Amino acid sequence: MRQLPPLSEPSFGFSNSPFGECCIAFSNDGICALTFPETRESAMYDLENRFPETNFRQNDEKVERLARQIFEKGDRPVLNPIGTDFQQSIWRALQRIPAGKTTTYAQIAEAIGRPKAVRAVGTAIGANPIAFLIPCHRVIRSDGGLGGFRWGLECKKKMLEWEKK
DNA sequence: ATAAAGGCCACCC
DNA sequence: GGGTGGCCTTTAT
Repeated sequence: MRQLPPLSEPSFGFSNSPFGECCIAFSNDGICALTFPETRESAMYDLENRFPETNFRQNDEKVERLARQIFEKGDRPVLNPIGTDFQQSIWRALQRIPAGKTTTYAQIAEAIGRPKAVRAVGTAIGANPIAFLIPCHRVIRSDGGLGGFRWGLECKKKMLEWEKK
């Protein structure tokens, strides 16, 4: 994965959220990861994997503050998702889905002008580094099925329920 | 370079 | 309901 400019002042931490404990990683350039891992170890392994060379300092206090802004106040902090052009275009498209609505993998493929790339769209959505804020949970299958979710289908369901009001 | 693996879809049975 | 073939990107050989 591409990560040319090194992150400045990289930090990470944990906090509760309406969907279980979350891990947020950020730098002066914005949030680069938001996950809902099974365990803290797996979250840190993920970070290590996505950002080798990067030394995140733990700062739970700041992350808890961030989480309150995101999940209670509904703020939208600056995002810094790192990925290929294809992935970026998809992640941008995801951010145009209004809360409380859903769309399908096929419609996203259509929206970015690559109607045949549905399969690849699914994989790119699965690679979304910033769950919830880049609302990949709002994408379901054309046949009405829920589709997949990196952090567990229960979590996806909860998010959709939560946004329904 | 190439293979294998995906959060899919349309189409068949 | 379940299985198949096609489609396209990424990652790991």
